[in-house]
Amino acid sequence: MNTPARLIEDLRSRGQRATPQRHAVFEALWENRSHPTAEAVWATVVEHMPTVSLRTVYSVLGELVAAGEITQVDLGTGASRFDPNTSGHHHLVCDRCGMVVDVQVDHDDVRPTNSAINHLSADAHRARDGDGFRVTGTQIVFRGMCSRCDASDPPPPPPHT
Amino acid sequence: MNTPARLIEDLRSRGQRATPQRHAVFEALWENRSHPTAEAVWATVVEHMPTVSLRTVYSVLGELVAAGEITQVDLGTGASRFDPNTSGHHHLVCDRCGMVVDVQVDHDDVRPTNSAINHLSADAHRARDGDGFRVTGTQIVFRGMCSRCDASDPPPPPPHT
DNA sequence: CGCTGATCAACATGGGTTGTTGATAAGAAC
DNA sequence: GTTCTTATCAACAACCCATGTTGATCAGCG
Repeated sequence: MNTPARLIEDLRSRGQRATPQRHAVFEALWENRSHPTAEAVWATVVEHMPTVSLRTVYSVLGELVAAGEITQVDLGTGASRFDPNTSGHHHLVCDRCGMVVDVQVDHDDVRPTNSAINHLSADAHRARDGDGFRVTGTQIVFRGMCSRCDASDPPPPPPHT
Repeated sequence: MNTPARLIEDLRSRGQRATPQRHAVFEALWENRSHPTAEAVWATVVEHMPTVSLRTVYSVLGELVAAGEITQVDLGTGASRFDPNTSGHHHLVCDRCGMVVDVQVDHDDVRPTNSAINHLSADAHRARDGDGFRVTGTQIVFRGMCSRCDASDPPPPPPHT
């Protein structure tokens, strides 16, 4: 994502308003690599602006996603997570505490080959008609356990925000 | 997953009961490559056993997942999907209609190298302590549009079950 | 200053999933 | 067939995440 200052400029140029709430959400996300949930973002914002509502945070996050400034990722950890790092990268997820870490991958040119599509259902066959599926994005998720969870068997540590 | 007949045997050997409802769910999943949601499984089952409740289908699906007979995949299409194909493969998802197709991948040895883990947060650093993250599974999701959706601009076709 | 968009609190709604209840059905073992 | 016990049923309620709604208030911007 762009810097908070830049995002504020963009708002003005689009005729939207540079509110302190929006700015606070921008700041909470800027250089944030923890892949926070909406609630986690809200928790950060509220530290400095106690009156901001969770509803407003959801709105601003939605705007940022729509503008392509951040990415909304659903890694099956219950709630959506928001990632200000929009450059190509992948994720490593701890299945116990939900912690998410950015990773780069050896073969970043991973692609499904049309010839390799197998086990085709009737729908899949139809999907391949007319030059087949058009792939617009690739998401790689590595699942497992972080060393902290791996070390402490039960009970699991509190879920990572 | 194993054959319905085999799963019935397994139930008996575990002291559980081979009910027709369980059998019907097994049959609905057997060789089913459509990645059905719980409701879709229920719809199939109900065709032959109209009295089966959705609640029971959820229970049986949960048992199968726990037994490792099927995989529960969350591909961000709203509801969880259930996949009786537990052998290593990946998925291709249409972002418009939600259709899911199994795919094989060129480089199936895709791995995150410890040296390639970057942008580490404090938590991630801790995660790498003691030999780092233990990766137990890799999930690759290709996103895009199937040809059917690609051809018909708006409005989108009915969501794929 | 005035217009209007943004935010607020509080609430309702929605989908997906799980839990609970008490009653009933029906496997499994004998 | 009898008995014991598990599954299932229907009908709920509850949960979480997310979004929509309301009417009032605030405040950015020209």
